[in-house]
Amino acid sequence: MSAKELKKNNIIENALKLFSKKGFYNTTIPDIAKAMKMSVGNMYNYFASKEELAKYAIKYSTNILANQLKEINHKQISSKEKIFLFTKQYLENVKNSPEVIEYFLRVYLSNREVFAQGCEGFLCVSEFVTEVMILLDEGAQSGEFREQEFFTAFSMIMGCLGGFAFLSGEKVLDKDLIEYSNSISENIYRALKSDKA
Amino acid sequence: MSAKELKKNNIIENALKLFSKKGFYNTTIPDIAKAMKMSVGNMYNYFASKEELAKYAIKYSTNILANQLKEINHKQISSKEKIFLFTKQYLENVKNSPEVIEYFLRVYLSNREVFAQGCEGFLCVSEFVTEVMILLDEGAQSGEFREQEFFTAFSMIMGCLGGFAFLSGEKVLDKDLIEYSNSISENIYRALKSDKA
Amino acid sequence: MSAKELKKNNIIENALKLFSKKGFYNTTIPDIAKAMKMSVGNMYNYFASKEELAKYAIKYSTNILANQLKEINHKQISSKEKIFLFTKQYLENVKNSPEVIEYFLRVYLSNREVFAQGCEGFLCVSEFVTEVMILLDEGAQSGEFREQEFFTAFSMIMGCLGGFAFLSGEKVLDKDLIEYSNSISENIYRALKSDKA
Amino acid sequence: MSAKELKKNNIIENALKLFSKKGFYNTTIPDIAKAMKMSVGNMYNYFASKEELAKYAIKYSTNILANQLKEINHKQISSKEKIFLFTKQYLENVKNSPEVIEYFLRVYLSNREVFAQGCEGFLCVSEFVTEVMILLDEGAQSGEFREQEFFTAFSMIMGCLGGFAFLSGEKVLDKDLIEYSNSISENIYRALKSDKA
DNA sequence: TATGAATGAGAATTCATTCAT
DNA sequence: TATGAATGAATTCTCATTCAT
Repeated sequence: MSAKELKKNNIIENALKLFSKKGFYNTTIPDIAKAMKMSVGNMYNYFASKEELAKYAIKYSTNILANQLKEINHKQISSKEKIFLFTKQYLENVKNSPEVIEYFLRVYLSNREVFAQGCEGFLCVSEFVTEVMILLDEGAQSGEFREQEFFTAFSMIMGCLGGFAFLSGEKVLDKDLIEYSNSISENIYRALKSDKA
Repeated sequence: MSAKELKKNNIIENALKLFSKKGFYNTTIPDIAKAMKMSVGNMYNYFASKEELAKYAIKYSTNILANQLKEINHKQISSKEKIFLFTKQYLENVKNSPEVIEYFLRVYLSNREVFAQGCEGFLCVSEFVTEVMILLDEGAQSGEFREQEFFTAFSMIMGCLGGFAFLSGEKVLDKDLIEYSNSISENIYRALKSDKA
Repeated sequence: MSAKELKKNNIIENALKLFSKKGFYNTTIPDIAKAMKMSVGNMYNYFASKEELAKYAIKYSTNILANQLKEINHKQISSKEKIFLFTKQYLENVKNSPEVIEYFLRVYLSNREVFAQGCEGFLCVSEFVTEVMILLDEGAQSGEFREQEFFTAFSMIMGCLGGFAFLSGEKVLDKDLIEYSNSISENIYRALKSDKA
Repeated sequence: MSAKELKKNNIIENALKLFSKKGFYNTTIPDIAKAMKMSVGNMYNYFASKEELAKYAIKYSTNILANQLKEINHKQISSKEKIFLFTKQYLENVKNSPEVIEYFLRVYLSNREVFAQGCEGFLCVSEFVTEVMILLDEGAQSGEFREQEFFTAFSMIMGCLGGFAFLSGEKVLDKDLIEYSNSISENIYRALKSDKA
């Protein structure tokens, strides 16, 4: 990876943190530049606009999630175990790299106008969506999961996890995040599993 | 209700629509004034600031949801039926009054800074949260639902519904929203129900 | 004329002076606001953009020239006298209201990109062009002027006058502008007149 | 000519094209560097500033015109024929090397501030002005032209030609440029010629 | 109550120029 | 000579809020 590529990634990481903490519109380019100890003008040598940076950031953060899930999908374990593993992983992200999850929830989902051009459909998050699809398809094929439409299952899994991430951000939970892992997995698994499983 | 109160409500409804469609930061006071056919200055006779208006709007829209759920909670039906009814109702909202749901998802959840002072905890949405609590408590007491912590159940229900509302907004669903009602209810119910139920 | 209209005109006049003196790109909105003793933001309550202001300015200044020439055209005098009168008038403008002429020469003619949308063809200067056309047509019909294509005659008249206005701006002339009036008129008239005249 | 001199000329030619097409302020040093397939920094090894480059460009383009006119002046033909020849030559330039003419009209004449220091008076275009002077003086001495002040005659010739070049740039002419050559020459010649001629 | 002109701080973005390599 | 990352001041435009009427 070239020095320029490395710096681009570095900017993305800083932007990710700031965007997720303060929101897209409350994060200014000078904010990001300051975090980078870089001049404002130089930022534009790396990204043509704040929007472009936001689009790179969603791809970057989604890739992290996609890779984690892909690794889980590759394991020789039951779909139930995959659900439990992914849930745990997700909550650990919320705990340790909250910006990755929060960016998705608070920036990507809420600022459609920013991602309208260039991220149509699921274009910028497709790698992750694909892995969820694989998880669900394999579960259904093995008979572990009920047959159901993708979107209802998808919104169950991600809504459940995303909703909990929000609660965590609201600081209303009294226990450590990870302790909720089994309960949440259980909810998701029960919703998905076939009656014979 | 006084004439002033009526006008306030009218402003809130217009603001709700604009905020949910364009986001908090892309909706200007002149935008809202224009929708109201009212002068900018006069707006400030009703609300002290844009933020205050946003806070009134979250209370207003949450009340609609709370009242709907309260009515369902009062019915003499099983908890399962309540889940199915609420889900249907929610999806009908998404279809017919999208601003109520979208405001919650795209403005309230994503712009923490706006609601930081005055809506701490669940202050501005407490009526609705309370009704969900009642739904869950009664289900647990009757033995229909498993015992589980409130927050895991809450985030499952609302995440599931909210997630689907997002998908609907993304225009990726090919069927009419209402047709998904049973599948979604089924997922939620299965996640909640006790093994004996 | 409403107070707002009056103020708009006042802004146009100030902009005209600044644009013509310093050029379009070296005149900033704060410059114009300062000349108006008005805040920058308020400027935008009158004109949506710097470009829009520049377009209003060309119409405003062209109208002045058009009205002067129209008055001359209405007189019951020979075409030769009209040429002499118009030339004198034009040079008096250069001397007393240089911004009107300079704006045309230094802003309108040179910054095509600014006037590209909205002033296509001669849209923003058509009233003046029309009067020149009338002057030439009537001279040709009365037999005073040779028959010739409009554009060759037009560019001769306006090039001759505009060129001299430039020289005046360059401060290379040693006599008072008005003293050149007859020589210039003579040149223009000789170029136009028919051999029998 | 040294390799460095050659490259300088090459830069000037590219700058001439870009400046005349997009204007001085809309042409950036990176634009010119890109056209040269050269780095931005290296540009500054050849020209100390954008303004200096613009000054070299006016000298370069004026020299082209000056040399053309000088050659015509050296011919053993009547002044009338010289006028006709120069006009034709000028229009051919407009057609085939528009940048040379447009640079003069759209950059040099309109951005006084750029050429203020270093091109005072006619310093940067003096070679060309001198040749026009020679053309006029010889015509007057031979009795072909009327006696008249240099500046009135100069603005007639160059205004007439420049004005037509502008019209050509505006794309309002329906015939090929060269076809207007005789009419324009005729206008200029009639304006200048003595009554006995 | 109602109007809308006025304010001014702050946003994103641009670009001539420099300089370490 | 050549590169292109880095600087930072400057520019246009926006908008919540105020206030005289």
